[in-house]
Parts: sequence; structure tokens; C-alpha cells
Amino acid sequence: MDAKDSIAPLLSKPADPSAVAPALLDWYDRHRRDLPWRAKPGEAPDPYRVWLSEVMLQQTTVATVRPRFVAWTQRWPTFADLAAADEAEVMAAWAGLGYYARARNLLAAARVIATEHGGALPRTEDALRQLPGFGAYTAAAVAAIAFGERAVVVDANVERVVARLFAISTPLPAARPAIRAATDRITPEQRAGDFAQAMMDLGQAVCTVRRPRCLLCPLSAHCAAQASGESERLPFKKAKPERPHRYGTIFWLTREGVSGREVLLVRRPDRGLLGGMRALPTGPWEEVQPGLANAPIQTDWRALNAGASHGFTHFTLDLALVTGEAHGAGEPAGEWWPIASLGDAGLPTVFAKAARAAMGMEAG
DNA sequence: AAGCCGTGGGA
DNA sequence: TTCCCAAGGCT
Repeated sequence: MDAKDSIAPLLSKPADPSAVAPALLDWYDRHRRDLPWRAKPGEAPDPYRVWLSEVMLQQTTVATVRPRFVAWTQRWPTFADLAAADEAEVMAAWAGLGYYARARNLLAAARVIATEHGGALPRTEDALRQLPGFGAYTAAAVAAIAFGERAVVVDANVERVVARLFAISTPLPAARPAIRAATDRITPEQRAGDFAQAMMDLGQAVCTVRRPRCLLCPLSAHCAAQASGESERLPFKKAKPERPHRYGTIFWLTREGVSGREVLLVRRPDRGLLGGMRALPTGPWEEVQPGLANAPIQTDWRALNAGASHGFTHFTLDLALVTGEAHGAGEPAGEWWPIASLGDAGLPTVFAKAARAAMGMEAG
């Protein structure tokens, strides 16, 4: 080995980018995870299942997705089944998974696929990119994993692995163009789908955010960050703004229905936070507690010594809980839902929490 | 382009 | 407790 070879890792790049994919694919063939949406070796992938898994896994952990994926594919096993589904049922089936625009886009895309693509996904990245819910990542991932196209797949795992492999010290998100270019350099012509999944498995199990297991890494010999001892510090990230606090009121409005107690639910507007989801009525969410503003009806509201606190991505919400009994005059907007089967309403987590609190108070 | 958009788990 | 983060997309 001459001097040039020995300092190569210090030049902020793998000595030989073309050596990365073979080493990684060899590791993947021995350590790949067995996942419900993943084709077994030698099996043809099912594009519907690949697509659904990619959407469910956006910003969502494998542990959370696994049971939801199984339940979903039992209920809607194909594009055609999903395209024919009722929107309210689809939204309720997504309840608790978060980022609810994903569910709306999933259904919208299934219907476009049924009506304009003969019931099958297009194979190319560019064509996939035109469908609702397909951004740069998902289009590349589906093209590569479902159809074997050579696409450059970059998710948060790949960003981390590649930032370390090439010791890219520009903070995210400014580093994205450089990271994508570097990923392009190590993506193989063959098995691009396995390569992408291998990078993600590696990022999940070995090249982790904290305490990366560099001793177990099949790429350590090629890794610039490993050579310079800065694996755990990369990638750098721009600091995030601090999360503000907001306050609101939940109105737990009940009545005696034909088959037991019922509570008033509303449907949130299609766009915005928790868009299109069933919900408990709330007033505005503001920096100061808004009290009984925008109550669904005028009645004798009673404050409960309970509420719900919930962290969203960009603010924390504290909801006070008030209860009231519907009187005869004036029917409020919304739907009356049997309290005994509230679990079937498909409430987002913040409202499920509040409902539990309200029922606990009433039972106690 | 940067802010909006959920949730649950790990440290 | 609090903070960070995960197979991102949309505007």
C-alpha cells in the first residue's frame, strides 16, 4: 500500500465508490430483515404492497407500521379494492398513524391508477412522480423496489449513511444535493431496489443516529467518517425552532340516543391539521385559553377536572374538557355517535385521549 | 423555501 | 421530563 492509498479516507470520500454496493449487497443477502411487505429472495415484489408500505413508512417506524400494514392489506388487498373503498372508512382505518394527508392521497392515487393506468402502477420514476403522494423519495423507492429500475433512493437513513461514508460536513438540509450526488455514485445498475433496502436496513440496525455499530458495519473499510473518527457526529443538522404552546377547549356534548348514550362528533375540514378526520368539537387553538368560544350549542357547560395534552410536530396543545347535555332546541352540526362504540369512529390520537379522559370522569 | 403536517418510542 | 427522531410530501 502506498501513501496515497492510506490517506484516501481522509480525502472525504471512499477510496473506491464502486466497492460500496457489492459489500453492502453481500451483507444484505445475509442480514436482510423479514418484513410483511418485502418479497422473499427470488419472489416477485407486489407493487401494491411496496407502494402501501412506502407510504405507511413515511416518518413512521417499522414497529408501528407492521400490524397496520397487515390489517390494511387484509381489508383492501389490491389497487382495485382500495380504489372502490369509501373515503370515510379509509380515513378511519388510518386513524392513529398520523400525517392524514397520506391516506387521502393514497385513495386518490388508487383511483387514478384504476381509471387512467389500467389498474397497475406505472414503472418509471417520472410517471410515478405524477401520482398524489409520490414525492422524490417514494417515486424512486417504488421504481427501484417494485420494478427493478435503477433509481437513486434517498431517505433519512441514506442521508445519514452517505453523509458518514463521504464525511459530508455541510449541515442538513443544505447538504441534500451533495448527498444525492454521492448516493448516485454508489447506486448500482443491478439490484437498485435491494441496494436501497440494504441502505435502510443498515441505517436502522448498524449506522444508527446514536452509537453507530461501526465494528459490525460492512462498509467501515470504505467509510470516511469511520476513518476520521467522526461517525457519531455526522450528519450535522440545522437547529430547529422551538415548539410553541397552544390552548383550546374540547366540548363533550352528550345525549340519550335510541340505543344508549351518544356523543357529538364533527368532521374536520379537508385541509390542514387532522384534515378530513372525525373529531370532537373544539373551539380555536390559541396562545391563551379561549374558554367556551365556538361551542357547538349554548348550554350549561361544566368544566371537568381533566383534559388532554398532545405534542404535534410544530406545537404542543393543551385541551381543557367541558361537558354538556344536548337539549331539545337546535340540532348542532355533526353526527351523534354511540359512546359504547367510540373506538370504531377512527379518532386521531389527540381526540382518543380526550375521549378516554371524559369517559373516565363520567364513569368515576 | 421554509413551514406545515402526527405519532410513539428511545435515550 | 424532555427532546429527538422515523422508509417525506405539499405548498
